[in-house]
Amino acid sequence: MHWAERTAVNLAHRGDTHLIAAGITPSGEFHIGHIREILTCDMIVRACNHSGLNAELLFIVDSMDPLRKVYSFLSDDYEQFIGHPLYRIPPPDEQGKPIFDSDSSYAEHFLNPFLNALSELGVKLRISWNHEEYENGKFENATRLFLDNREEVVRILTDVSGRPLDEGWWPYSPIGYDGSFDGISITGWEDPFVTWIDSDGKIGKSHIGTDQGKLPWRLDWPAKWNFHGVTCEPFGKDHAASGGSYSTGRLLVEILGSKAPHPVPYEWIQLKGMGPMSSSANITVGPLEALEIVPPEILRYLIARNKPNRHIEFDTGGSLLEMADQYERLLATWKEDEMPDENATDRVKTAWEVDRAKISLSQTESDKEKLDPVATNISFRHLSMLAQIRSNDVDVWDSLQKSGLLDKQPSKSLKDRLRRMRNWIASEHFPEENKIIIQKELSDEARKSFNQGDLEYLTELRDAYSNCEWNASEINNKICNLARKHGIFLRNAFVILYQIHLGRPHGPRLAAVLAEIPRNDAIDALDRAINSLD
RNA sequence: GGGCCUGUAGCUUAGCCAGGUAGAGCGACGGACUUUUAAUCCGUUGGCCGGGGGUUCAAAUCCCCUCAGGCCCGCCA
Repeated sequence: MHWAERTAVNLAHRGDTHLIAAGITPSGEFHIGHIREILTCDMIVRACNHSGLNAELLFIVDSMDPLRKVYSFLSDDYEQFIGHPLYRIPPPDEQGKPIFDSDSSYAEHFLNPFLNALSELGVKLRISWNHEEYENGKFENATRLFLDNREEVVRILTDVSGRPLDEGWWPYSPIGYDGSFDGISITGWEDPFVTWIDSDGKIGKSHIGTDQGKLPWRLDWPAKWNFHGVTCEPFGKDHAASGGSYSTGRLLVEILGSKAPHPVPYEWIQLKGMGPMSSSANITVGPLEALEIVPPEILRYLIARNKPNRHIEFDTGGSLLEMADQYERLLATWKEDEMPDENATDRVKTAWEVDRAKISLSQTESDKEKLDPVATNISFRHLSMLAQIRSNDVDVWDSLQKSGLLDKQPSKSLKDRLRRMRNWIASEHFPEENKIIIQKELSDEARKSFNQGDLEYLTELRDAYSNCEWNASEINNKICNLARKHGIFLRNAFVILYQIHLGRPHGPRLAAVLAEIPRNDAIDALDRAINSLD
């Protein structure tokens, strides 16, 4: 059984209606790790609904959280906003300076591109802006209960996390006159107000049913579970450590009279060769960057094929091609109605079911019955070649039509694929070994690939290049016919020509590549080879 | 110190929470095709399931111990 289905089975024991929640603080650029959180939720939601449960994905934007520090991508101007809730801070411009007259907030600035990415990934969700829930008084009851049970809260936090709290600690963080959570000392609790004094000695009070303050993180989380009715929540392994926020949260939520959601701890995504993702450090591949390179269904496949508790090495280089190949092969060879026969072992049957789930969960449209043939006919690898040798999109479509892979106009998803492929090829991530480099000189390696005996062949081919129609099939005819005529194994002829033109012993269909470059460049390359024999 | 995860073929891994003959893909090797080129098709190879012990008629799977690797424990997914 697939991990998402397994989770759905576990949830079925709790009830028929489920709210799967994801909570993310929009403190900076969103990255591929956040994609994992949301897609993990999304796949559980789909598995639930598929098995007859009623599930929904709730994306909680922790917009009430304060800015912790001036991150590396922000200018020093943000010093003044440290400790302020993210929804009240202006967004940064390209230099990282605050745009004071902007219509949107810091939180929205980072969230919006992420939402677009999720939309492309086919994720359907409901958004809850946490600061609005504070404004609307959704936290009032929980806050009251925590304040009334202050000793119990303190006991749980210190016992479970093992960290002592300050003497003057209260389960509440008011916002001061300067708009910041920092530097405030609580002086009392007079329902519905928390009274406090700031560092200048000025006193104030916050109404707990408003956004005049918030619950500290470890209390904020169970409060959200409680009023939203969260039944399942995936979270990073940092929260899963014993003494972490889940282990305190599951006890604290009992004070509120509800039950902790079913936990789904997940491992982090690492960039190949680099450390883990982090919003504050510079080692992020944003979801935008990932989505500008990787087709959405491949990104979904990456998440679907890996159980949450396995860490993922995200590699935007050569293994991306391999993963795409694997996905496409799985799709291409998949026969929905060919279940393993009854005599098959359970393992074989299970493997079949897991594969089916992987394919289904990788689709951007959850209820699609038939898979998009585009995804199965035109391989990622093939497209990587075409995109390199055909600079115009129209020529790519033309080529696909000629080779019978495309019988009508390209679909939007195919156009998107090509766009992403071009981005990838142009990026630093595209693997060197898959680059097609037209040779401007004769390499030593190439020189060794042929000898005096090939002179006539090369010479005649050179003339053929000059005279034939400059298209792929004509060029291919000349290469093959002349090779036969001169008694050269076709295989060898191609090795020689690949060396001369591309500087390596093999590559994509040579004639197609040559047809894309100016005829004279091809002739020049042969001339260099011929001259080297004199 | 506390805790989590992982260890299955050369590589990536499925199967483990419901114990019942170890499944893939890639690679390698062999073959077919021979206007044929990071191609396609067919086949072969390859695993004391990290190690030890226990439970069981039966263990990759459950329990205990152990070794190795990765990670978390202010905030972070």
